[in-house]
This record gives sequence, C-alpha cells and structure tokens, in this order.
Amino acid sequence: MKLANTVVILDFETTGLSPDNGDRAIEIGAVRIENGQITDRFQELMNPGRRINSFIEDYTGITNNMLKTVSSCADVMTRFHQFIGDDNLVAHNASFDKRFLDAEFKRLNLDYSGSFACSLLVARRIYQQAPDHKLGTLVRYKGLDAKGDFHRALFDAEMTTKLWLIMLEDMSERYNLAQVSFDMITKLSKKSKSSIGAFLNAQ
DNA sequence: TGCCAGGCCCTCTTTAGGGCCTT
Repeated sequence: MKLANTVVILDFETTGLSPDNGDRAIEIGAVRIENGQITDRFQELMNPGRRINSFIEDYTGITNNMLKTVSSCADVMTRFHQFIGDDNLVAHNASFDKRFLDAEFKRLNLDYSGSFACSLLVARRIYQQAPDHKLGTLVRYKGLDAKGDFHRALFDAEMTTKLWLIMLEDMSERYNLAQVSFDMITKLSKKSKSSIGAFLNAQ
C-alpha cells in the first residue's frame, strides 16, 4: 500500500471547549507522517495568560505551576505555524482542534493552506461495530500499543497517528485499494455509513 | 443575574431533539 500524502496529525489541550467563550490552547502536540512513517514531532506547553481550572488540571495533568515558566501562546503557535507548513492536517474530532487552531492563528494574523481530515468521522464509518469512537476506546479496540498518558497532546497525537495508519491499512485491505489518498478519505468522511462500501469499491 | 460549544449523525426527522466526541 502506498501512502503518498504527507500529513501532520495534531492534538490540542485547552482551557475548555470553546475559543468563542475565551478558551485558549495550553499544549500542542503533533506528528508528521510521510509515506506511512513518522518523520517529525512537535510538542510544547504554552501559557494562556490566565489560570486554568481544577477540572483541566485533573483532566490533562497539566498544572498552573507547569505553565508559569513556558512560552506564550503567541510564541508557540508561531513556531507551530512554521512546523505545519503547507501540509494537510488530521485530528480526532477535527472540528474541535480546527476551531482552536483557527482562533490562535487568527490572533497572530497567521493562515495555513492545508485541509483537515477527521479520524473520528472515518472511524465511525469503517469501525461501525466498535463500542464507541473515543480515541482511547479505538486504540484498545484495535489493540494498538499505548504506553503513556491520554489527554496529553503529543501522546494523543501519537495514538491518533497509530489509529490513522491502521485505518488506512484496513481500508486498503478491505477494499483492495493500492493507494488510500487524503482526498479519498475526506470524501469518504462525507458519505453516509451505508454508502461507504460502494464508494470504496468504486475507487 | 444568568448566560455557558459546535458539528456530525440518527431517528419516534426535515415546522426537532438528543447523543456522541473534543477540553
């Protein structure tokens, strides 16, 4: 199977669920894969300029003390902008990470040209029998090696990467595809569950 | 004081509601 596309798989930890309500990023983790191999990684904590609440401290393990001495969101996101370049992007529940990426970049007048794909939407289509489609559940469901802490940015990005690669492999095998392109996956994500078999068989 | 996310997707649907996912 050939995986021609280079993608950056990313994950944010944040102060909450909504940048429109003032929530900010506190950590970004990302993995670059080229031809199915990990070629680069990015992980940085960032200081959102205010205290984070105890729920987020407990949920992520990231404490206010840890954020005291780290770079500002502006500095980290500027470096992350350089890291992603023009690559396409993947995240688990991408609509969440895209909102924070867009909000943090907007504050810096930064733009990017890559498109987003969502591993959650793909998993809901090709693993319809999974107990649910949370990242941790899917990692266990597929028997992927998971040594580390969920809800930290780089670890979740690494787990999403493993899930992404096994999904490409499963699609390739199940539908006898020589190549699974990023474009094909984004199209698949918009198909109804009942029509994906016909869609992939037609590739 | 009272407000409190948003997109996807299913169904007892489309003049709507609620569960799933992300922090």
